[in-house]
Amino acid sequence: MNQNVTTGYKKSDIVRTRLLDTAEELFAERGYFGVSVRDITERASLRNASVNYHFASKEMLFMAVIDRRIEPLAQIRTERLHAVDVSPTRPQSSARHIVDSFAGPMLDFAGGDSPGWKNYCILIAHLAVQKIWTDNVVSRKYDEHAHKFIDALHATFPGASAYRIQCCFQFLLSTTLYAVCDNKRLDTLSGGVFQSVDVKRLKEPFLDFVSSGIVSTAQETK
Amino acid sequence: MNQNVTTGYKKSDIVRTRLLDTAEELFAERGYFGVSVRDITERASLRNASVNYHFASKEMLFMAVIDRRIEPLAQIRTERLHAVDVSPTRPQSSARHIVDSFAGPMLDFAGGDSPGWKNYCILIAHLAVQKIWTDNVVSRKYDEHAHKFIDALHATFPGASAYRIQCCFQFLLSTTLYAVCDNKRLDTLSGGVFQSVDVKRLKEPFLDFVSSGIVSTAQETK
DNA sequence: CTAAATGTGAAACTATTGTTTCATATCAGA
DNA sequence: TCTGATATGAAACAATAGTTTCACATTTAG
Repeated sequence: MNQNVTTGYKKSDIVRTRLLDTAEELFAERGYFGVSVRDITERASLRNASVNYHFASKEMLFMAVIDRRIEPLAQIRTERLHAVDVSPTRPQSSARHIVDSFAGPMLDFAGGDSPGWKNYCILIAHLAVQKIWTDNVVSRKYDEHAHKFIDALHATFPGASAYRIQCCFQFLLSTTLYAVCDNKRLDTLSGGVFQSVDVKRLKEPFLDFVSSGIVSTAQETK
Repeated sequence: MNQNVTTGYKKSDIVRTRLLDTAEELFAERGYFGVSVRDITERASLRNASVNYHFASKEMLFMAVIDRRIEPLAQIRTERLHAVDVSPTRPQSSARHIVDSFAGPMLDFAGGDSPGWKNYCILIAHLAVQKIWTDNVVSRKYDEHAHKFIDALHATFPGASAYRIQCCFQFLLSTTLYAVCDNKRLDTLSGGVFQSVDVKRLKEPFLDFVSSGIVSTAQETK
């Protein structure tokens, strides 16, 4: 039998996926430099040479991890964005929809039961504060996708300056990325009131905060 | 001459400071694991053994870098916080003052002309997304300091639940940390409209966003 | 079934990591 | 100026990093 009948996948693809999953998990935990190839292969119960065989290098494996979920995430976001009508007549509601389209999928994943997506969200948050990976193909893909949301913000607030809209997006991005990475700091800080694991509960306050923050930033209320 | 008359510092302290400054700079650029001891000593034009001599280990040097500016930053923030009166009668204004007390110093430093403080702010942003350094002495010091601001939020919004207040603080923290680290991503994204280097310009929109976000999150408007 | 392509296993390789050593040089306080 | 303490310089240390090699096993496609 040359192929697995039940799954339809080649055996080598199983190893590839296993490497991607484990790498995703570890990179999310400790970041790119905090993880060695041997850390990955040991947790995956594989030989360390498998990384170089299947992905040529550690860096290429990292890129593959990032790349794997770029399009799916972008598509989910875009679908949500297109499903709602953004217009200047109802700025509050439009802003909330835009925020939900952008952050919603990530929050859902982070609070969902797919460990892969959960790790991926945390990983993206890591990337945001590191300068190293900024000007590669991956980041360019994200930028292209981000423009759709910036355009939506412009459509909702036609009177706002380009700078203010850009600020709105930065704030949306920062709150989203931070919300998905549970670093347990605020858990102990709050004495149990706040639980970073419970992302579902965070969603309502999150939408309240960001959408009304955007409204007042775009309208430049003083 | 056993001491430098003009500065009053020992020569060894100059080396110590040089190591701290360079380490701060590099850790801000690439994170803890992305920097080697030799990277630091080479940029500082020192022998690599100097790190172990003056700070025992790379990790202790890192801790020393963090520790150096903890108290000064905390003091500046606390002073600003005590300088304003927070009360439930003027929630909008109180919230803005709290946000300014917390984020203001960091934004000022990030936009100021002290490269040391600038690097430090970025470094703190790195720490936030990494789990590794969460339960150490340093983080405990920060937590203690954070409570003052959470208390101030409680005083401003006595009707808000403890959870909502905690959310407000998370959002304040995330926007602040992200605002200080210029990763140039949004610069290219905006085609020059947004310039992450110009933190001074960001301050007004920042205060607009976070303070009104907090107000509506705490008041739980639906 | 058979032959070519592909993947695995175990080890080794080279470069780099953080750290240590110790003789020498410099400094601090009397 | 003298003496113990402290710092430097150059080299080496053991451990770990990413990667490569190659004989062997397995899978793929005709």
